[in-house]
Amino acid sequence: MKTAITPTRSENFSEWYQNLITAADLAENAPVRGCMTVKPYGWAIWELMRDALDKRIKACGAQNAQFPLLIPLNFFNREAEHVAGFAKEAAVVTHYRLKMIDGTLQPDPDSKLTEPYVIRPTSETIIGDAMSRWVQSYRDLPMKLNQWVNVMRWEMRPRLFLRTSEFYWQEGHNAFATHDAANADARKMHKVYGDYMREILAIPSIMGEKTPEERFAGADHTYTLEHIMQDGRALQAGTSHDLGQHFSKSFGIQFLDTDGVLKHAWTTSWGVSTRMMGSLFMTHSDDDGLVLPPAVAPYQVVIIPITREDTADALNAYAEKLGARLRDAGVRVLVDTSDMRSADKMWKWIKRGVPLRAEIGAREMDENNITVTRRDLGKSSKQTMATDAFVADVNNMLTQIQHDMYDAVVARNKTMIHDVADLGALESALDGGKIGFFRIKYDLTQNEQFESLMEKYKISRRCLDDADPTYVYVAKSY
RNA sequence: CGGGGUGUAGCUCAGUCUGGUAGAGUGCUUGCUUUGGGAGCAAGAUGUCGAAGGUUCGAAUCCUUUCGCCCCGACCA
Repeated sequence: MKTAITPTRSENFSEWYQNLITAADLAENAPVRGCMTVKPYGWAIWELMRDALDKRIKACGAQNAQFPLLIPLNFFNREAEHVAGFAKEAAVVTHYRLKMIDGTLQPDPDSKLTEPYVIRPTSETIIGDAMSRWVQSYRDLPMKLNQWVNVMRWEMRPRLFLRTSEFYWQEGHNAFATHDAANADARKMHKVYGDYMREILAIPSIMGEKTPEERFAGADHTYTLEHIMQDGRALQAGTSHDLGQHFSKSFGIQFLDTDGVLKHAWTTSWGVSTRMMGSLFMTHSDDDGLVLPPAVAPYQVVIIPITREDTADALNAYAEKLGARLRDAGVRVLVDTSDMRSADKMWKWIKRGVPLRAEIGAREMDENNITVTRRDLGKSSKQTMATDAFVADVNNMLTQIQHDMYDAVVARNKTMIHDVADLGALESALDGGKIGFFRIKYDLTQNEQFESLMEKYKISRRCLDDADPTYVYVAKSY
């Protein structure tokens, strides 16, 4: 059988992924090393993802704000673990002017900044600095801020959406009067992410706390959402941090409490990024291209008139009318009346993952029928139905697709999670080529034997099992 | 930053060893015939051969320098 994407997933998963991005017209490598240009179709998906999450974030009481792209270098120096975590991948701005010297345009030596700026890799520091001014009294707490911005980390090995030097995300930064309140907040946002990914992205998450070895630079607790890709590797899709008083002490976020005592606040930070798109694409797509859950599909239905020269005008007009009816039903619709061959249109929208494809030919127009195919199920789901019935049922069909896609991933993940009793069992599983997540007693991983297994099989601790934190999930990761 | 590979048409690549002035497939444009899971025929357009310097009557090809990209490792949203 011919597939739209070559190689297929089983032939070469990472090449398949790269070709998928190209075929679905999502993004391309930018002229800047490690950075991507997100193309309109890809960005439309991100906007839907972003808007759905933004609503949930606001429902948690956070307000959006905007902090600067550049952060004074010395801010990083104030939190020891934080600087250790990000120093190796910082992009630094050192000059503010260009000059033509010997025919070459270069930074003007006379414009050297006395203190360089760092392009934000994350904004705990500059938001901590702002909070130190904005938080004075217990009445100012909790303070909940969020921003949707781009950040930059000079990554060694970039991959489109999964790890790019510049990426887009939201970062929330909250401050509380007590450690309990802060920890509860970190856990709450963790759950918000989990619900969002399940309901909107149709992706189940392995949720749990990071082990101390894997924690965020400057956090007391890090809660993570790990996704299982089709090749069994793990993708860290989002994190939520209980930062304790690390940043409030470094930046002087203090408040006068009801008892008249000056205290340091307790802060959290939580973020998800365009990497979630990588997870979305890798989780649901197949050898014919992207498969999008209806909730984040820029077009939920594409209508393709199967035209011949003599029928084109009438069919296109009829299709537009049907498109308008579907839009009235609240569906995002594209009526593809472009001047392409019908077969090419079909493949185009198959590759772009549109959940429902509706084809209308001349005879169907006369009989008021339509042929509908579900992208997630493929050709076998093709059925001809009355147009009125389709309009009446389209929202149910989309809801059904959303649920079925989630269930399919849950079922697949079940085959990818393995319990192992000890390191011997882990090694023989890995040695036998078994892929996926391995669940093992955490204390069994506290030794050199496990360290050498990590090195040999390129695995790492992903997170503790929320249901029983004496267990840890181990997997190969992206 | 270490190991390996690679830069030639929009894309995928041949041509480089053995210097002789630019190729294929695909895509694109036009026309005719087709049209319900990737059509056929015909005509046409497209390149400072990654960059700089050198050798030569002559360089995509040989020499020197340099830059980018890809894959494998340390990293992570």
